[in-house]
Amino acid sequence: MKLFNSYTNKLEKFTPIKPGEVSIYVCGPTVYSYIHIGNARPVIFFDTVKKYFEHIGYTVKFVSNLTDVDDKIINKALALNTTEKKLSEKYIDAFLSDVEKVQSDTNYIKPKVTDYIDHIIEFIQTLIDKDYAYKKGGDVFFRVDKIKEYGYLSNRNIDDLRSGSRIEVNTKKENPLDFTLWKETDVGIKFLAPFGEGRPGWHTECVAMIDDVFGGKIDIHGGGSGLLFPHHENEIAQSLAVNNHSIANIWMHNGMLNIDDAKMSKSEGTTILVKDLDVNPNVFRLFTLSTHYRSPINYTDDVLENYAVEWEKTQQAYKQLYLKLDLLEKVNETVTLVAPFKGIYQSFKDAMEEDFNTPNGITALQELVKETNQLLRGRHTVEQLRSSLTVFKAIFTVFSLRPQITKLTDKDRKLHRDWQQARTDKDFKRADEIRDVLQGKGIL
RNA sequence: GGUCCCGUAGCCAAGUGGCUAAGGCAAUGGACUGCAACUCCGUGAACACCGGUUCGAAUCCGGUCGGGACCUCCA
Repeated sequence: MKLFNSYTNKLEKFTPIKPGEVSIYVCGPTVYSYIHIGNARPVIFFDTVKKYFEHIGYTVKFVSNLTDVDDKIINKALALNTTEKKLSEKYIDAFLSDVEKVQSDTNYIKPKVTDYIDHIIEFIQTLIDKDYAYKKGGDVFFRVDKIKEYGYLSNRNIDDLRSGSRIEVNTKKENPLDFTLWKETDVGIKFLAPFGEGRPGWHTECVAMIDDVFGGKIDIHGGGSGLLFPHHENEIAQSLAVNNHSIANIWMHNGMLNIDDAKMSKSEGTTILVKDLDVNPNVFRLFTLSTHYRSPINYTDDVLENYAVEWEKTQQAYKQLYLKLDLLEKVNETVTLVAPFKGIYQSFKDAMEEDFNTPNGITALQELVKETNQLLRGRHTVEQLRSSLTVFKAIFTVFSLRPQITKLTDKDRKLHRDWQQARTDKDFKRADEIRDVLQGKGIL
């Protein structure tokens, strides 16, 4: 398998640290509000990564954090006269229900900042002890100058950053690029640390969590390309300081999602929340996977309509295939894949192993639909039908697509025979009546 | 101002130096069909523009035009 590594900007052969296992960490949401469909892109993409690795036999340890301590949470809790805990719990529930809505797994490891305060404090203390961090009043900052590699991930040099910076100069900092590890505070939730009462900055949590949950360097660190700088750059700086490694062998970043060719904007009212999304989840997933994960993707009604048609067609073929086998009571037979389905399955895997080229994976699915329809129209063997079904199931599992099918009872099988008989007898009135029943049950 | 990305048919989208540039949707012409729905076969249509490197460029380099992102704790 080849993966594009954002750290080296190269396509690299993937070799897991432990054979047969993959460790993945993806930056999760700050739970102060509902997520929008742009946030859903990394959710769906990395869920697909996980499912593909599992499909080809790996054990995947998948971790994604929940940031439940943050200025936005504190400010909103104050404004609504509630507690940070209540607020974040509400949006954690909302987040997980949105993740489920887009048919992604929620059974992964979800560390929260509030459960990691001790680790974070310990981590910051180590940075101070090693002189990579310094105190100014009750605040603690990271000393960026000490890291020679700073800027390597995001391809920037420190001089450019400094001259082009629009950051308002924080006079407490030795260097404008230094970032906050701990912030002294007198409002909202706060914690007691040896260096003062306050709350942690955002950039330390992921490093501390990865350290604790995985206990060392991991295979893949993922997130949106918006996190490349400064968040991931800062994570690496801290990890180099404390652990002398850059956290992950492979860094993967997904591109942004636009709506009608423009970035989603709260002020323009163009944001679409996942909870408000009125699109079949299968269609939304197909859409999301229809563009390579590193490219930007554009959400428009026309494009979604396109994938709605695509999904209907796919589901239709699968349904016909399933029905045919179910009528023969051969749904559960296992079979060795025959042509052309063996080749289609191979194309699918080849696409996925080439830096998760899901658009080409979808092309394999389209080919499967076409071959299956041809098969159903003409002469075919159970072996061929079974092969098709097996490949369908594999692709559906990896892409997490869930077609609606109705499994037949013996009664249904009889009803279907009666329908065919009535048609043979040209008793169209009766045939149509039975057809209505079968359609009502979702069988046809 | 600094850094970077992108521009393939009406739409979506692969391909990143070498056969006649995948695939899908839409369009159009056939076929199948008791009626529906579904489906199958065929057809046309594309590398933003200009220059360069090369035996050979959608692919590499330079420029022009157009779109976008980051430099603000926005995936």
